[in-house]
Amino acid sequence: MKTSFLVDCFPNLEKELVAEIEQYSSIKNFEAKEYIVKEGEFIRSLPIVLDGSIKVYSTEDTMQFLLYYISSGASCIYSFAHTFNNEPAEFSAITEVKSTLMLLPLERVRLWLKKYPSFASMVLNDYQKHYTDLLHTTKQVICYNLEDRLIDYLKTKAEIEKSTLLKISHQEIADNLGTSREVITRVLKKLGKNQKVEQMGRKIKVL
Amino acid sequence: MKTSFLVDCFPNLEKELVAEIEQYSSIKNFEAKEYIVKEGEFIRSLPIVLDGSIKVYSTEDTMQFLLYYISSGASCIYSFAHTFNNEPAEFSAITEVKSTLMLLPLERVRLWLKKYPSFASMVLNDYQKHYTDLLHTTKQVICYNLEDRLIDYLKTKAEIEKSTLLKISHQEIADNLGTSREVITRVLKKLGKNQKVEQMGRKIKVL
DNA sequence: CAAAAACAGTGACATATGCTACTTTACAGC
DNA sequence: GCTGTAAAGTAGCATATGTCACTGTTTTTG
Repeated sequence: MKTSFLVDCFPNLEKELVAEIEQYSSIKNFEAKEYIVKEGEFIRSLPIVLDGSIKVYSTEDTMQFLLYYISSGASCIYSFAHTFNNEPAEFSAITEVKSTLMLLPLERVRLWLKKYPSFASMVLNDYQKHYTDLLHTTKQVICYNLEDRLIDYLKTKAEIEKSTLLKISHQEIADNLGTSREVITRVLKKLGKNQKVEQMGRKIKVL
Repeated sequence: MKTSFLVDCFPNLEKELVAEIEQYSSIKNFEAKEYIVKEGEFIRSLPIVLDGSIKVYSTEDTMQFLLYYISSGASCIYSFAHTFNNEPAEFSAITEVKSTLMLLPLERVRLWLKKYPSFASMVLNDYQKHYTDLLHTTKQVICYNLEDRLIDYLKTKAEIEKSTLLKISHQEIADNLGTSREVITRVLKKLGKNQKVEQMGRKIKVL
């Protein structure tokens, strides 16, 4: 099962590498909203999402904000950073829904990076993807107002969840965008007027 | 000369790799404010800064904003992204001052990434550094007001230039922080009152 | 040196967002 | 169906930032 998934997702990995991953990694199931890493803890493994999705965020002062989502087939690049230094995590990772993860022990990851070029290049690809994501976020924050960012956020979220009907509280959106609940309520009403979204009970429909 | 620099900056590189870099790379001198890459152009080489410093920025609509500075010993990670895809650059890189760069041809970089684990790990280190920088920028933008960001910007700049007396126009600061000139003038005056900076003619002294 | 260009300063006003303090609504569990 | 709790809505005000229109100052250059 591990093998077939690995081969599917990363067709370029060497055979021996797949065998090693098979041998040293473990599979773990997580409930929705379960923490995988909490800021300040030490990281011992690199998670790769087999099924489900994970939200990775960081905090500054009392504010939290979204770094990126990891969905099926992707890894948590930020854990890679901790492959090199042995410092406590400066981010938290929490499952969005029930998820299945493959956990690769960090000390093995360190070895594989040296031994297998294909592994290093997979990591580089992930780094690039996450860098681009973060760059997108940064551009959004600098160049656009909340209304645009909110729409962008909702559309992205709808894509990830493969549904335009989102069950999410104003508070959680506010946290992810680094603003306050009232503001989200206000902007959502404005988006409603402009036919961009529709609020149905406690859910949000992206139009 | 190339060799000694490489060995100094990256003591972990294999001997054969250093020899190959020696063989295939070229050294080029740039004037201040000279473009190395312009957004939309194709990239053919990976620059490593031997001397001087480079500003890398991106634009969105009409707005430009700072991604990071590359100073002596560092590489332009964004060029790595283009090692994998052959798309035109989505960023611009310009020298801040007179600089000397070592240019590694991208097709060689691709080979070295596979062949030399030490090269891949150097790249990963750079990626991590730049990711952290961008994360810092993002946090700044989300969590702090312009006054704080401006001070942070000026201090960083002073560090890079190894001088607390900065020769930079309000307009350029505004561009880098994604705001407008008048606002920078206003905030700088406030910072002056609070003894954080001092404006001397057309230069800014960071206190 | 004089004129032009670039840069800086300023007041006035518009607006987006943040925040407080409250009311109202929806929904889960009994 | 009730009811308590969490979520959502709302009014009103404070503030930071964006923008306009203009003046003043420094630097460049012909």
